[in-house]
Amino acid sequence: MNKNFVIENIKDFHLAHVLECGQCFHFSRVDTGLNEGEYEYDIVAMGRVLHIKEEPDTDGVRLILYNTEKWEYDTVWKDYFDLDRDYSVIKSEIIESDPRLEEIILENDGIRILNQDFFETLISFIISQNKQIPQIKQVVRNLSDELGTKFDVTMIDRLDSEFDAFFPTPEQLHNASEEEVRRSKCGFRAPYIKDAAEKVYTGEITMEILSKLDTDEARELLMSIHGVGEKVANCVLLFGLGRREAFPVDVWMKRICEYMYYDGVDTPKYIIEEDARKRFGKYAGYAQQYLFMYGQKHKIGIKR
DNA sequence: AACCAGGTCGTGA
DNA sequence: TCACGACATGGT
Repeated sequence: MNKNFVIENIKDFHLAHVLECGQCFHFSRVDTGLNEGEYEYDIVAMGRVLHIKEEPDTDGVRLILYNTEKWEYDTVWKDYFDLDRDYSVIKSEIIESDPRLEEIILENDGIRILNQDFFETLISFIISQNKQIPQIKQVVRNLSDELGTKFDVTMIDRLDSEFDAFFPTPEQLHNASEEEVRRSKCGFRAPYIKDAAEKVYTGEITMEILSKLDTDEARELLMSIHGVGEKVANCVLLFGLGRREAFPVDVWMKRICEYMYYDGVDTPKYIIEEDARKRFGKYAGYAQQYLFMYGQKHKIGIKR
């Protein structure tokens, strides 16, 4: 009765890099009973629960989407994982802009920029400020457990999944008090989350409105939310609105770019962003993600 | 025990 | 404009 959907020989895809490069937070790794070269995760996204496994294939990788029908893959997961896009073109364009990225891309190959839900992306990156990735994941999970809709048992493929609720909708966050939001351990971000939820719930800021604006106008509108600055707005543009030219500059990107492009000299974030967008053009967002993962892995420019 | 974390806000020069 | 401390919470 449980039907799995299998895709074979996918190129430029590695599940661990896709999920663990800091673009999404509502997932967990399954690490029991795996053979060499296999990766398995539970993902809560797009109002669904996905149990997924990657295995080596003859040419690329094979993905097994457990308990998934073809229509569900066609209408949801294919776009979510950005599988219609040819990353060989993207990679060679980035390498042409800066040959030093070749080694970095090779080391972090298989990254895809996910096409995530706009509202979840917005709230998740508001949470992300001044927090480490494991803590962001914890708050996202707390918010979902406390305020989101519980899964129907028929939606869950594995009984021992650590999740049991979807990310809250704008309406659910609108209905929650600031105190209730605060129980998720989001701390001083609670009023920020409330303001974002309110603006989306009332229709002042929606994906439909944002998608009609150019990237700079959309960023301005996003920044009218209390608690959304340049960086969070750029993450929402890149991960939640498909604006691949966005180049979020956080402490990591600042360190990496200063190291690579400014001879280690302290440089304002807006200069770094401006130069990167000139250098990488419409591929800036992808370049940013390879660089971010590289910087995290090697702790580029970190003291201590 | 201080100090830091995929930042942003409010304040004072 | 620009520097700087405050802001919850949890981990070294």
